[in-house]
Amino acid sequence: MAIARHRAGRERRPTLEQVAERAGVGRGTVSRVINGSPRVSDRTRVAVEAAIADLGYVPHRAARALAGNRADAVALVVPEPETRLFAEPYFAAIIRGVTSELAEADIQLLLTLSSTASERERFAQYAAGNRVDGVLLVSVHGEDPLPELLAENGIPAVMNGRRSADEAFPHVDGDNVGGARAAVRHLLERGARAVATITGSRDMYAAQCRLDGYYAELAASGVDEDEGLVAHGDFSEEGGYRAMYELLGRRPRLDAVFCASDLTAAGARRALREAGRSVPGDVALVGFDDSAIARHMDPPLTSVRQPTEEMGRAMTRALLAEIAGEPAAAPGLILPTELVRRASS
Amino acid sequence: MAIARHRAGRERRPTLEQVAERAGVGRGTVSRVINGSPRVSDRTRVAVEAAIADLGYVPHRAARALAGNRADAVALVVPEPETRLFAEPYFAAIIRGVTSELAEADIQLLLTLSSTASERERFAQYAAGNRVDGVLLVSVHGEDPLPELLAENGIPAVMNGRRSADEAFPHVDGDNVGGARAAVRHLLERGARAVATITGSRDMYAAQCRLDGYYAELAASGVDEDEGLVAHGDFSEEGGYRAMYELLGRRPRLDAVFCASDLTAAGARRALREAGRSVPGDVALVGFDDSAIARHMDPPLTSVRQPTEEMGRAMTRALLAEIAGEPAAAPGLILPTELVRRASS
DNA sequence: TGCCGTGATGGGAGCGCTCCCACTTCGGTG
DNA sequence: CACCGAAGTGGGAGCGCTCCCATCACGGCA
Repeated sequence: MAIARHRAGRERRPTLEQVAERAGVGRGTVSRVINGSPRVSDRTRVAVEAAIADLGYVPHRAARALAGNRADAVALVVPEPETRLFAEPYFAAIIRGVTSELAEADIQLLLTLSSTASERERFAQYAAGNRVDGVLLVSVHGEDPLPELLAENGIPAVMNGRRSADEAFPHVDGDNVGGARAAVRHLLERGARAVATITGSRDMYAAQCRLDGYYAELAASGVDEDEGLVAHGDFSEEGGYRAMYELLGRRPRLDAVFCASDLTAAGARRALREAGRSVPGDVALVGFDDSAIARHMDPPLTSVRQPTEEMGRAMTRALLAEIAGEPAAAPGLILPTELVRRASS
Repeated sequence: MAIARHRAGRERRPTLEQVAERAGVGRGTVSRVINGSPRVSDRTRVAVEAAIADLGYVPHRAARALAGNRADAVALVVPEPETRLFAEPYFAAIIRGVTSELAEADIQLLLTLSSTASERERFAQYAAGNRVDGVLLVSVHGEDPLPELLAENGIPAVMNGRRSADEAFPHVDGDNVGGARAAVRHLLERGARAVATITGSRDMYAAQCRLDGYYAELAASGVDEDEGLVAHGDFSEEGGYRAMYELLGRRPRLDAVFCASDLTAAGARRALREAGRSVPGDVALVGFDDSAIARHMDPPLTSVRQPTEEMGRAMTRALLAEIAGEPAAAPGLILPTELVRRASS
């Protein structure tokens, strides 16, 4: 199971017992000081803290975990096929939010990539084996059994995004509908007459929300729906490319496109260039996610940004609260999005 | 220090003792089976494995760590200012390599972002506190005290990249010189007469190597050096943009540019467009890193790719070997790079 | 003056594992 | 047929903490 290993000759760290001896107190008292118990006199506390500093004492995490029946660690689970996630500023920001919030609570972050369903099941086992106090899930797809597996095992967990409108699992999500509405409103305000959209994968709720937002804003602005202006993509560049041609064929006079992702927009942009349409002259383009691609497209792409770092923080706070046994106020939290205007629109 | 927490009413997992009882053997024997000791008879082994499966037993990590004086975990340290790293496929691939190699050894990966110097010092303390068996370092800058801090504390560590030609700290790096040479050779073979280069940050060894490779290939091809064809950037887009104008001013007739990073190339490309030079018609362009930007530039950028996933694996293997106390063969390992040809050259 | 509550403290009893020593078998040897 | 070593096994002794109960000192109160 584990590999055989010899210990490197690392010097032994001081133990709580040694701190106690040095401070002239008992083990219990030192433990109380370390854990911030109020049942310690100020004089004693000061003495103990001095001893800790003198010895350079650092609590032994494993011993703590074993005695306290906790792990002081949470896992971040990334579906393997989604390692492209790493290539997203979105994800980087989530991690930044998560780590900063965890650092305050002195809790470690475990990174886990799980590809197959069986691997995810194995992970649930792991999690149950007291290895982690809670789990953060990103990029969960509709059929993923992991959330329910974790719930069954009573393991606190929070996920990023939702699988449906009535997601019961604790989650933190960006306001996809609001972001899409802002994007479409922006295009209309710029004077667009025929705003098309290229959707994301239909089995993903975020894609549905972005499409809903598109329809909602058109309705609010009194623009008639035209199914010919809606083409289906899959969040990929290739999908965006194909969908753009489809749209161009059906509605040659379209003058704006709201894309469900930046990658989709990149594909659409390529198709537009091939078709001899300029951006934003002939067709205005807006993406979603505000990824690295958006800034480096030609012209730079207007895109919808989610408050990702804050989402990471919020997820973590929610998870820590759940771990602490605090009753969840609401199953989920939706944070507002922001339109980042660039030259493409 | 840590936050107060109440346990969620999670059911207790079976212990090694219970497995032993069920299999009708002693604790020691079960432990031997779990750890793959050869000193167990086949019959016993089978019985124990059956009991483990029946009970759904999973070893308790903290108990193991405490008793075995190890952590079964390694940390990946990312300098905070470098969270842009996450936005690189480079980094994603490193992580993939690291996790796959660690999974085999059943070792966990801790992700740590450390920004300030004091935080890094604190991390060294942490690491020393038996929290991790080893450390993986990415994106280490020249003045970073962490490697030496870890070495002093006897903590096994491996870093990605080098700080100088005679890096003594264990490391795994890509062949920057070779990659640069391949890029320049490619440009020359395409018929370029005046190959310019935009360098990376001068304080980074990788930038130096790429420049060295540029010179080396020119020399090998019998082309005279021309300092006017070398402009200094800093790996950023803005730097590439400025450097490109500088080059254009000095050597208007240049017909190819080797850029020290894709981002640099993106900046150069923007400058070229403004200056009315076509790519690759007037000027051929090559980048380095093969990041997402490269694929999405217009035209797509030829770039040098490093075997990043393999680098992650290699780092991990080296670290595990060091942890196991195996004497390191060489301080470092350099892996070959590959030129990915696209339309920009 | 005696009694009791309260705040502060010490330390025993584990947490679930690994390490290692002692013990039992058993087949081969002299 | 006694003897010996190797192979296989059981279980005691921790690892460094937390939890919690017992103890103690000290006032205030009757």
